[in-house]
Amino acid sequence: MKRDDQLADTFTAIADPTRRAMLVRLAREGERNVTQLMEPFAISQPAISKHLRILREAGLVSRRKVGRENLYDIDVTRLGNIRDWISQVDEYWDQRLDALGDYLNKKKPKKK
Amino acid sequence: MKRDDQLADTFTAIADPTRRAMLVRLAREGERNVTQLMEPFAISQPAISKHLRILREAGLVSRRKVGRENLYDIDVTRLGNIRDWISQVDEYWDQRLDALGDYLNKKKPKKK
DNA sequence: TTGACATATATCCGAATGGTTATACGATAT
DNA sequence: ATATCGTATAACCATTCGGATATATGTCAA
Repeated sequence: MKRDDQLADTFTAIADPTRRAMLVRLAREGERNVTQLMEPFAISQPAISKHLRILREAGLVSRRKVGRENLYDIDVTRLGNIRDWISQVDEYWDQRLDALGDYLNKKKPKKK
Repeated sequence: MKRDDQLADTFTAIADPTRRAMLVRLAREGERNVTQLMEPFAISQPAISKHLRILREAGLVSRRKVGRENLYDIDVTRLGNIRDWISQVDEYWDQRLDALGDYLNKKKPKKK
């Protein structure tokens, strides 16, 4: 429960539909400012800024200030962490299947 | 924002550290009852039951009643949905990289 | 049949969450 | 210089969330 924190932040940030939609948009279209990111949604600008802050603190997006605009872009690094977690779970699960297989052909050569 | 619901439920369920830990445990050890699943945590039995309900409603675990016990097990199907979502985002991102590459060698053959 | 077990549900509570409006402030445009 | 734009932050509110305790119900053991 210690440095699971980062993973928890990533999962939490990504769990919200609005934030996921923003990530998808950034992935497809690249760098966008806050006003552009607002457009698809029927919520206030401060609400969008709040979502962006959460994404940024979770390391899922980067921010670049240019003049009076703040340009955000996706950072896929942390998505890799999630993928890794899932892979780990899948791996355990596969091992269970393998173990079951071994059990069924018990006393048979346990090759591959 | 319509049938994103299922994905949202999956992400939300998986975002909680306690629930993730339970999933990992089930993946490694297979079917376990509520009492067993409680052991590693310093929280009440009803709290555990609540977590299990959320995991079950998100389709991440199955429940099998045997006598007075409820046996839970992981169901990895929905993890695939998450993986797919991430892959999709990665794909968009890769396309951006490709487009950038094409731009840099502009007027060069755009082969592979 | 009676008490202990296994577990779900109901109710309540404080903290976190997502949203709103108001406001501040630097960057631009006029 | 001044108004407007782009955006963050503050303060507030309703809802949701994770947990606690109390309780109900079915199953098993004595």
